[in-house]
Amino acid sequence: MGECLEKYVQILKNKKMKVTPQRLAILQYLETHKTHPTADQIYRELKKKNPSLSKTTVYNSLESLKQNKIIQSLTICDSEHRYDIEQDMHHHFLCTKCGRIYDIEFQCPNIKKIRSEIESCGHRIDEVHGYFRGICKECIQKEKKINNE
Amino acid sequence: MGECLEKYVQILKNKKMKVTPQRLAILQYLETHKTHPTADQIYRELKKKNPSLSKTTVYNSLESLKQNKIIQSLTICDSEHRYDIEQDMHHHFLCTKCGRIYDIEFQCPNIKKIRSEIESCGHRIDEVHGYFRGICKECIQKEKKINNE
DNA sequence: GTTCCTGCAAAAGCTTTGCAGAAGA
DNA sequence: TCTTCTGCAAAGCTTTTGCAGGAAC
Repeated sequence: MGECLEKYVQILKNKKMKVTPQRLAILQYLETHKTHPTADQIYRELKKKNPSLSKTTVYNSLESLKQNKIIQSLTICDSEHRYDIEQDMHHHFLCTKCGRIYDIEFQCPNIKKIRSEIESCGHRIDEVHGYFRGICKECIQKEKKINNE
Repeated sequence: MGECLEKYVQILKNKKMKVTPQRLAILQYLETHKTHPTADQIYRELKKKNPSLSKTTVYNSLESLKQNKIIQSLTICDSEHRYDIEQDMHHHFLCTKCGRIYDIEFQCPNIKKIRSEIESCGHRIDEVHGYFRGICKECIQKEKKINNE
């Protein structure tokens, strides 16, 4: 746990960001909850241990962590942002029934070709996102059970 | 123009949706403005010709058109939905400077493989989305001009 | 000591809801 | 006539802004 925090202290320092308990708590939360939580979920969870925590701080921190490419935000959902510790590029699957987001480890082998195709138009690519929407295994099974009853 | 409207009259009838002037106006707007407009942009533009138009109607119509797969919404941007006439699957490039969205005609040739990989987990895929973020050609050129002055 | 961050309150922005009246089939 | 849609007003949610005090360096 201590090591884990130390890791994020270093990351923040490297980016010349001030090391605050709130930022460390957010990073630690994202590290241990890879469920792509919303700002509100993070806020409510962390407020339990730090009742004076403000939602503004959560928004501010998420924004500056994102700007510094320590985390990324997903704009898959309709109405709210969801956050993810920045890691190897991967895609996402959103269940439109339960709202859960699954990581898809499979990468498109043609991504380089697509990138160069786009960049040959003169655009500069900073981020590549792929996502799928549908109904997840669990929700399909739940539906089946209800139909069989 | 008349033919164009007739086309959408048929599409709505096929989906057993009522044919209203508001819906036709929205479809015609999307047909002639393939700039992935927001609900607000559509509203303000159509309100010019139909001052009694309500924003609620725009939201309602976009939602039911989407439900019936006549249009699709993009959740690329942070805070607002952008709409697109449903057509051949294609990807998008969002310029994070000017906000413009470009269509990317290039398709991932491995999409079938990725689909079957995900579906083998038991999930059901309804939609496939790919998008890129970066700075578009025009914004890069504008930056260069400013730097040279 | 300076700079940047936190937290509160208020505001803003996009979208949804409830409902009465109007229009489509 | 029956159903569905429209439009208004109000509410709901997520996110942003302004600012004073406080923490990090």
